[in-house]
Amino acid sequence: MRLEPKYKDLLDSALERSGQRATKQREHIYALLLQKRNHPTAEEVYVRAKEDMPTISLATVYNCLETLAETKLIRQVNFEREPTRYCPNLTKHAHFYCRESGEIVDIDLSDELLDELMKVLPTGFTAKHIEISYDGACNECHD
Amino acid sequence: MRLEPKYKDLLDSALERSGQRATKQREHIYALLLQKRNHPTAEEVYVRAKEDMPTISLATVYNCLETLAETKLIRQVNFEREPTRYCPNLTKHAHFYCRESGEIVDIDLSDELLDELMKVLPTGFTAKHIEISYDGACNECHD
DNA sequence: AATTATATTTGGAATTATTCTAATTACTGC
DNA sequence: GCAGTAATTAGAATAATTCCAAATATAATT
Repeated sequence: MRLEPKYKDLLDSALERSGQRATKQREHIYALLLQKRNHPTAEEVYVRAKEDMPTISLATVYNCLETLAETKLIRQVNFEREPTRYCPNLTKHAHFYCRESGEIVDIDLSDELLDELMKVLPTGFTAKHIEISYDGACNECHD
Repeated sequence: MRLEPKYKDLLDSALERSGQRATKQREHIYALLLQKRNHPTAEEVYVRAKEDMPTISLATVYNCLETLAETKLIRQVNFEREPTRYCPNLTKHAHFYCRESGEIVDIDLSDELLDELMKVLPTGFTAKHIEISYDGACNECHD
């Protein structure tokens, strides 16, 4: 698995900016998140990572995911008490969790809608972030 | 701590509906959630519950919270990987988490806004629930 | 290129919130 | 009051994640 130059640059400059090093492991994990964007858990990332890098440890997977999230190259996605999932989609979006198939789908959000959501905050409140998650049945899973 | 008749009825009928019994512990925990609506964790509920009911166990606290959530008398609130919190506010609302003070504040949401959020779903997708959480600084905590 | 300094990785132990289990206790209907 | 079921209890088990200390890799300096 090779990281496209575009993403390699993104990674390098994000790490540079935060004074961290571009290691094989970080690159590998970033590449596999980009390559199959199915919101995997750390455990799933670990399994996939080992295919090409058998000596990588679970702790490293957690470390790398943490670093990537810190540097804003990926997002953490949480559904209730389930294991955290990871998402390299940097556009503004919500997540739809299909209780039937377990699938997680990105839902694009317009700036206008996000603005409206910001406007309902009481005066004096400023949000750095809004998390929106839907849960229900996706188009494939109907009664 | 006494449960107001209005809420006592709500509790009794919700439990009845789901074929469960109205126990002292369930009533006590429901009452203290209503009395101080600060989105406590299970551990915090446990501490408070013991003040008036010293023999209650943590497992029972979890069981009761689970039952109350199942019967829709309270809501579970999750922020990232933090312990689940519990909220007896049944109106449609989001949660604002102040990173500064740790406070969680309910944000009322209009039906119109929720409608708009439903409308952005791709065709074929139906959501039973939308979770919205803000995080930032509340009115008390400013730079 | 060798040396030193710093960052990262690694495997395993530790932690934390939560759930499970099996025994006891409390209700409910007869 | 008794039988049957449901709920509570204490403690063990689990699962995801973080911590730790040693080993390795990378970068900076000579």
